[in-house]
Amino acid sequence: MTEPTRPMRRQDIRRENEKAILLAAEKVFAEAGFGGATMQLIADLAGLPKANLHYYFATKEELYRSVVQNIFEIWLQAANCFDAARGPVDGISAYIDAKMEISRRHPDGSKVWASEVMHGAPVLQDYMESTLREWTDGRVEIIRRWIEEGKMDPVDPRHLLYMLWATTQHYADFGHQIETLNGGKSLSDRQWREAKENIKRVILTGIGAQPA
Amino acid sequence: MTEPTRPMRRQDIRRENEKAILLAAEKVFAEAGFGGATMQLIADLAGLPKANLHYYFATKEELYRSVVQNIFEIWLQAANCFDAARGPVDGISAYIDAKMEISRRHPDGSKVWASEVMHGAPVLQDYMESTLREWTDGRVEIIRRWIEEGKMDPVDPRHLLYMLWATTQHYADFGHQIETLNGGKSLSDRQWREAKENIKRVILTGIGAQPA
DNA sequence: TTGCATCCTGACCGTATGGTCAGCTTTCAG
DNA sequence: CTGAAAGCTGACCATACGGTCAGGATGCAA
Repeated sequence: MTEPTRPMRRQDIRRENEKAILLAAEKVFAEAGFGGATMQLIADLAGLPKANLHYYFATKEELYRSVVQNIFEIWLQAANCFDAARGPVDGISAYIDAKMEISRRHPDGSKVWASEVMHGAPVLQDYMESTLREWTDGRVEIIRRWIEEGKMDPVDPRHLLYMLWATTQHYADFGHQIETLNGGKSLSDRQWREAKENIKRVILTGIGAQPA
Repeated sequence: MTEPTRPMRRQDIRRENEKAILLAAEKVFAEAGFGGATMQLIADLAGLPKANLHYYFATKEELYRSVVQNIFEIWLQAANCFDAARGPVDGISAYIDAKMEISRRHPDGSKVWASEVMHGAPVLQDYMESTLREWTDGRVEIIRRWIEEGKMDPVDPRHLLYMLWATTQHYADFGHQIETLNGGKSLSDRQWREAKENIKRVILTGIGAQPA
């Protein structure tokens, strides 16, 4: 019995319900897109009556915004790997690992994020123009320094970042395609490890940063 | 006056209207997703009354299916580059060029395709299990042969393909993000060329196929 | 225990959307 | 020239969806 007794404190109720709604919403938005998602479906998945959703989130847009913001946080968090590193091998390896872990553990989030961007970022445009831009500029600077210090070949930092994003997120966003091509089965632990290793090897070798 | 005289032949009318509808649909589906797209919007963009859409395409699903199939054709066509090539440098270079050209000229199509796959390929599942699988297996075999012949390092062919798809399609699917990070301007000719060169260089070097 | 704020929800509403259809116009084969 | 087939469309319909609300249930501070 993991189910605790009924009486919950107010705080807990709020927290748990919001969490359940956000989780359900993430999944439904990922599977159906914003337009295809319905509050009823999200409510059912969260195990709550629809009207209760509107108690916590006034509108569909507000709920969506919360979901997308959550994802953006996670996305940015993976960034820290970069800063701690002393060179491209450490930094990029760690970043690839982190992003692949997100693709594996948070595929729905990744899809919602992809969808949001594909549709022109109607909700997150301001974040992209501020936070994301700053983050990117910072990393570009780091990569530039690595190049100057001769730690890697002179590759355009921006295109390198795009490549890292694309390659890692692909395993979440196009997970269904990958599964289909994998005989309908999701990737095993081993296959995920191989994926990571392949990406790291090709990119690190490709930018001339591999020690060997 | 490029506008020809009114009287059109039946055949032309049909062809032109279908083309206009398909084009409008591709754009609207790309911008709003299947659920968010409305027949009215597509009709307006195509310059036709809504009822006329239903004359050519019975349902929204049927229209969507046509759009997605069109895209899939283009997607597969880029494949030919692979077969003609005698080695990874030629083959992969040409494939990257072709796919980048698609990303640039057909971003809406790419987005619809991405959306379709992200949502679990409800319409194209059968194609993925037949045509796409066969195509992929064929290319995997080619890459394997290149490896055996010592023309490139032993990289997992599947993960290499995913990397090619991801990297090239990213420029269409996440074009809005890239534009935003590019100061709100779309990439110039020069930037597209640099993108291609960067990708080719990193990947070809990464798999040990660069002549130099 | 009491009073109040928070939490919950079935029933309801207005609107937007996919789809239909009767009847019109236009093309064209014979 | 004529009739039938193809093309076209305004008006209409049923439904599904986002959102509202009145009023009941519940936790909790005092």
